[in-house]
Amino acid sequence: EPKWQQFWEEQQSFRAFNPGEVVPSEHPFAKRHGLEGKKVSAADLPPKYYILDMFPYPSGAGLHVGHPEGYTATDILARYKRAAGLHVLHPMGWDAFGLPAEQYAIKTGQHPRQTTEANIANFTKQIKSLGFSYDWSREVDTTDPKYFRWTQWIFLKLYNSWFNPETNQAEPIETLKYPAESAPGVPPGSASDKSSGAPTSHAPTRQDAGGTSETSRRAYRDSKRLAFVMEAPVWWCEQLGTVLANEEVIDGKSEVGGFPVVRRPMRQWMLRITAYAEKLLADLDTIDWSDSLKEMQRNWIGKSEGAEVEFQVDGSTDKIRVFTTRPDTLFGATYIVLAPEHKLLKGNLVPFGWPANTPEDWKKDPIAPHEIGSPTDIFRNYRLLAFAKSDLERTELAKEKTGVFTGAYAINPVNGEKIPIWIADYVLATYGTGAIMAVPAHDERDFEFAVKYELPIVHVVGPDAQTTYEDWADEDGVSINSANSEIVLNGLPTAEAKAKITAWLEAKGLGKKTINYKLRDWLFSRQRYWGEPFPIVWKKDANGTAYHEALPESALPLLPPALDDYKPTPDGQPPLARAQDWVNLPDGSVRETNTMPQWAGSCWYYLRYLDARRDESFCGTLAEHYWMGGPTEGLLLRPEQWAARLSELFAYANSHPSTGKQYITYGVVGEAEAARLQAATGLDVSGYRRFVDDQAISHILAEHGDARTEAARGHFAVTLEDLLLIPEVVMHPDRIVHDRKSGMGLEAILYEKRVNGFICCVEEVRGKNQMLAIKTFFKKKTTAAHASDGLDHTPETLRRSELTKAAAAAPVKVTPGVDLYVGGTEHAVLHLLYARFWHKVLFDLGYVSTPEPFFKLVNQGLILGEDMQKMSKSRGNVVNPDDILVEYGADAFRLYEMFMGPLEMVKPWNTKGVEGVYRFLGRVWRMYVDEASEVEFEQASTTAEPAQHRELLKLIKLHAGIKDAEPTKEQLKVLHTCIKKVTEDLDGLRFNTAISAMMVFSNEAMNWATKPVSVMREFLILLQPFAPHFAEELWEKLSKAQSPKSKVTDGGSATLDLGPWTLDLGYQPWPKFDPALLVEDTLEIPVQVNGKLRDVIRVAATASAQEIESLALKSEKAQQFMAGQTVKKVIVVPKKLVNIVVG
RNA sequence: GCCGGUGUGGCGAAAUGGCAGACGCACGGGACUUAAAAUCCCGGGACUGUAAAAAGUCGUGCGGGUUCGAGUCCCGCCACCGGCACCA
Repeated sequence: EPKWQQFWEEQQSFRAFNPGEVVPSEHPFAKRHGLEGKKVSAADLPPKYYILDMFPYPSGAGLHVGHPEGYTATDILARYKRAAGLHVLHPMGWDAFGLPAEQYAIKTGQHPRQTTEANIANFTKQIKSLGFSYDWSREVDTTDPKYFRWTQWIFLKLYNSWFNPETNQAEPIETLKYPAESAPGVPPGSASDKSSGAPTSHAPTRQDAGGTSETSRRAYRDSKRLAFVMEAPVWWCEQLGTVLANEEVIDGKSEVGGFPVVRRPMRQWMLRITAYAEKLLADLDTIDWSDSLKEMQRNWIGKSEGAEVEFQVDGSTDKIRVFTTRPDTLFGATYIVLAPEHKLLKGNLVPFGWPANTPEDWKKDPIAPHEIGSPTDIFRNYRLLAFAKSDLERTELAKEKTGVFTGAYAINPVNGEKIPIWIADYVLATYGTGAIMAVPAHDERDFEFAVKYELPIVHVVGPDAQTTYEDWADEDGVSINSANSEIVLNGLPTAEAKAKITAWLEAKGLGKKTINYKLRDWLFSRQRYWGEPFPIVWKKDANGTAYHEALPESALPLLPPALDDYKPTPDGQPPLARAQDWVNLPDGSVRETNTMPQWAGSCWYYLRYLDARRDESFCGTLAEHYWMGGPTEGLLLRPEQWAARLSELFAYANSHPSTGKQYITYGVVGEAEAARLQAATGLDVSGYRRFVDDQAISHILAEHGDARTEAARGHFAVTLEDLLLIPEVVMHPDRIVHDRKSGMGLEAILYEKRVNGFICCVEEVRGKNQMLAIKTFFKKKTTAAHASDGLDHTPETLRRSELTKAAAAAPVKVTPGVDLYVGGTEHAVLHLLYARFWHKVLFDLGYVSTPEPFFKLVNQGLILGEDMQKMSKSRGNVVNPDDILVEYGADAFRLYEMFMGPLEMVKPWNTKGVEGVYRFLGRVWRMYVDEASEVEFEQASTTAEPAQHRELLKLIKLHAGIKDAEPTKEQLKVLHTCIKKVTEDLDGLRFNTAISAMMVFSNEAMNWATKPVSVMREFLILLQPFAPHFAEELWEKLSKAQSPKSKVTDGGSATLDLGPWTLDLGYQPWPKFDPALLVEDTLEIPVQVNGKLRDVIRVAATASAQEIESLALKSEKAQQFMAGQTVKKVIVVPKKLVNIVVG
């Protein structure tokens, strides 16, 4: 194994090449694809295959058997795809920021970098000993300043962007429009703005109008950034000395270490992931992930649709807004519940006598926990107790709901009834509006509360209006008891009742349709040392108000300061605050001392791999387009060249042979929508033809297209001329959808530009490299996967048959994003959600060309201990990969990890099982090598130094049975059965059954007296992805012994092709199976009587159904069971089975 | 409680609606060996039956259903694993 590992490393066998690189002449990839010494463009390179492992945290404990499971799976596929002719990117790196190294530093004073480097060295050694075909030239380390420089750079992009709801995407902060009352001030980043960074020398006065304006503009701007500062209750972990994200808190304890956490208000950096909630949810439909994983993300995002309803507080001007998913039950709302933290409770809402009678100390009421005051004030005490509770106590442990009446009442807007306002800690301040309308008849929680406090329960939903409805939360019912003088819901099914009442509320100004998400903004700062420092400084304006400012990109990387002591400071400040020289800048500004969480580096590492050594940018555009599957010509479509592209498209359209008009359009739009379109875009649609549908509704009809199908898609017809009138169109598109098929399966590229809430689309339909059709239309929203129908709209000169031909010749479809990502399920909602979020921001800002990073994702199952328990030190059942390697070698280890069972399953480790695959390798070995020569080797190697073993391997000779002979039909059948099974199983990630197919082959081939070279050669190509060292060694022996130079072919029965032998095994073309070789002459056909197996007959493969039937009916065994009964029916399944039905 | 997944020999597991248990582990028997290890060959779902066979019956978590035929599809349950959990 070391021999081949060294060989691969020296040859750089598994290097992948970026567009623009020169492929060395001697490299096997160059030889395989004819690229010797060539400076390659993206078009020269074969299609890409990007296969990615979740990079590990290099812990001090070293590799465990779970790591190699995923790595082996990806490596097998990487080697398979390489052999299949794809250009494989298979990288590895280190997610090396993190708490353990820092904790160790606190204990010992050793710099975390030292610990990290030592651990990385150990991990590297371990991983390399497994023979994975990684391209190590692209190794990344998140703690390397050359890496985290770009992590900080991406943070600056987030900081300098806002989410524009109009365009539904992130945009540079410069496009932000300020509210009218904010007078135009000094633009940010201008010369005068910089001078404000030195307030001591040139302090503006309070009366300075520009300064005041800029202050408010800054406040507004800062409130819109994707990275922003918020003072909010956060999870504080005393033991870890840091705050934690929601995702890092499990059951009221820290995910790391299991320490208790408490809620505490602090000033923190947040990332506005909530702006992307809808996209993160909707785009799950465009990617190939397991249902369970998608479901976990959906649950985490937690979308729910409902309505906000406003309740007037009785005798007050205050209003309480509640969120409900069941507005149809509004007539059944009998009380209101506010969360203890609700903002109305901060001063003017007091029990027993609203709104007067406000105690002075209550006005100053802080949210923060403090000493519990006088026990006479039940209301106040309840709130204080709630604040003091951890969420664990407030949720899981609190089986029984508690609450107190405020003394105040609200008016139910549908029936004018006075309903009591309570506070209770079962209502969360952080969701919806922090207030609910309680409908105890139809909500289990409200019911429980109402029973306890004897609040009224009114039924408003039932199976029908007569039946008393006992079940609380059924949505299949119809409304009852729900009517006032203006609106009647009675008799309506829930869905209709919801729609009706919502419309009524909206019309009355009492409420509106609302969507809520459980997803919260991402708490992004940590009080740690071993993380990326924020490229942010704090300054003070003339009024002494602190504000933050980004460092320029040229200041990156911002390195953390050197420290002697890594503990947080005693006053709860991050450890960076100790470095006074670092923190305090000469101009009086102060550095941000928080660091980024570990997730930051892992949010984009898959992009850095694409161009890992680049210093000019986080990733080169060419590399990004090639490896992430953006359009090959995508570079042309960057802003400056989009206009040229458009004119090319228009020129094509202008020469349209059938219409002679300046457009090819299709689609239909209703009059109302047309008016909206016209208003939104300024298009004149009055000249469009009209179309009246069978419901007498008028539509505008374009030249082509089927009215119903286009309307269903929400397409709007528009001419190219019109398109040109819209200035945004001439700018570059903000979305290029490459992964599309036209109706004939042709490649289609869709350019989308969001314009005033509509999406303007230009679509090219391409066959091979030729444009076949161009379409333009508007859509209302981004539907990720809708089919385009090219046929009806293509020039008449292109006949269906030509399209079909072109489709067959169309280039291989390139997967958008990472082709396959394998890793543990523990990252289902953390890393995978964060990375998607960052990727989408980068996509919106034009830095990446796909909307999703990971196209296909597979979770490997956990490997349990032999005792079916999770492996842990305390159980003493941890299997150390190093031990297995010493005993059985990397190849057997790899094989066993894959042979255990399906990749995604949880499975127990069984060291005995390793022996099984080890024996399999032994049988294959003895199939290829001469036993006597191996004895010779063994004897020689017992006396030799281990370093000499490599040389001694040459003593081992090829097995005498391996001859350059013509394979028999039977041998070819065995081989091709194996090729078929292994190929299909690899495509389906069924590694276990692929291995069993190879075992079947070896069990057969072992007994062959003559083993034809051609057969044995192909088998090694199949084996190579699984057991690469072993296969290489045998391949070397086979090629040396059998190469034309050393071998005289006997009788010229088989000629060896010199070419393939000169290639490395890893680049040998993957064998293709020949179905003709698998055809049997005769078949065994089971004969069933009434579905039970009674006999097996042998028939010619060509036998007709009638022949098989008559043979089956003659079967003696079958006849025994048919005796005395009549044959009712005979079912003949060709080549499979006969079933005789009697009775 | 909600969502997702999984239930098949002693064990890990295979089976486009068509011979259930491929492949492997463990086990038993045999060959080779002075012996062991290694290797090679043979045998293993349960039950009834037989000297041994033959032969039969029952078998994919449980109960129904569809079908000529169900591990596979449908309905209703149960158990285990994972995730979420007072999200209105």
